[in-house]
Amino acid sequence: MMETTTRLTRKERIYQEAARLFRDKGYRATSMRDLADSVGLEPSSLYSHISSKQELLHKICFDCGQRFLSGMEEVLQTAESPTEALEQLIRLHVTIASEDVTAITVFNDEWRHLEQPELDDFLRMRRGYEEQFELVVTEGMQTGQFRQLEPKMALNTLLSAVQWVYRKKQINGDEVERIAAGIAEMLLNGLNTKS
Amino acid sequence: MMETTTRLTRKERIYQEAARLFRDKGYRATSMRDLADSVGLEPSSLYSHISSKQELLHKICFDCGQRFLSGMEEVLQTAESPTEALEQLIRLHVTIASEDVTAITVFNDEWRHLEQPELDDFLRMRRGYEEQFELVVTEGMQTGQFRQLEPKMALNTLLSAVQWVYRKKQINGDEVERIAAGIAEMLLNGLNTKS
DNA sequence: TGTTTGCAAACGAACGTTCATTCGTATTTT
DNA sequence: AAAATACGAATGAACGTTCGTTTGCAAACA
Repeated sequence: MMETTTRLTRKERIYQEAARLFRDKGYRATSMRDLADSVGLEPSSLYSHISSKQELLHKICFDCGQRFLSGMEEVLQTAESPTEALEQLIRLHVTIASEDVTAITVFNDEWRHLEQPELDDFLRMRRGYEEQFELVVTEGMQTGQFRQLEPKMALNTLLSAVQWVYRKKQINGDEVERIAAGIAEMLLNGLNTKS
Repeated sequence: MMETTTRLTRKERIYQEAARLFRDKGYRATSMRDLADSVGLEPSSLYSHISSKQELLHKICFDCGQRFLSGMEEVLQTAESPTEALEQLIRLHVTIASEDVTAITVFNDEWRHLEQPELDDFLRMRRGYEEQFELVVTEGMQTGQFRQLEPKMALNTLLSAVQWVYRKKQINGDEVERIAAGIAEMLLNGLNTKS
């Protein structure tokens, strides 16, 4: 009966609000007092549920990173060609964005405020993802499905091109396919009419 | 003879170091004490040259925005087709990045820490740029040079795709053409081999 | 009863900025 | 030429505020 709103533990509410604030104002510009206000608690009470501000950022970033990694794994197992893999990877990015724009934006923009040693863990995770992505690109070039451009340049352009979806306020489920297909069309076949 | 190093006024040094710090650590994470250390002054001494931390961010962001706007203007005057205009706009982004990676990164990532009313000025400036960019895209679609995709989607993908060059440490002048041409090739003709 | 949850109060540290003052060097006045 | 004036640059000390976090204790819940 109209139970649309969150049925979340307090702890989950805190993480959710933290992600929203980190996204909207940035990690450094978000104070624990801001967060307390957002969940309706006094600042000190937050520490009954969490251990530090840094922990909040850490969890948000690594949970999101894990989604990318396991999504990548699935794509590599199911895709039967580089073209197909690339389409699925683009769809993966859009899907994750549609499920949680907030977390993915924090993941993208605020990771640099992670402290050591977790920062190194994060960078290692990210590098791993990008290397797997690059393998898809280079394999496509070797098999002749992809034009032989500079792999690093192509990789960077691909990864970069997809990121605008994170800035959108919301993507509902129906839109995922349309947007993913549109981006894939542009990156695979280009803006030019066939020459 | 061998005068390669900076011949800058103190004020210019401050702006330069501020941009570097804002890029590396973020605006909020950069303290005036950090900045003072970087230029070899006491924190209070900074205020003999500048009026506030916010002013530093403001100048960096708006100077950079102005470069995009005047670059756009020149492109629109000289380009003779949407394809040519798009190629030149991509080259514009790479060129600006090659001239000052630091400022452009601050422009891209730190503008949201601008305070009102300058924040609104900034957003207006940005919207203006994007609208002109969109006109190039839609004109290309109307004249049949560009495939008829969703204009907003195409615009966002184009603007997004180009942004990875800002993350590069340095781009020297020779590379500009190669990188701009590579990105343009990918966005105009796609990754796929011709079908 | 014991454990979780919440709060008021307070902590030291860091923040951006202001202030009165000093130092060195030009410029002007004698 | 010497003395008086003006000024930009730099300083240390301190301002009030905000920061993330800790502590001790009460209330609620198991």
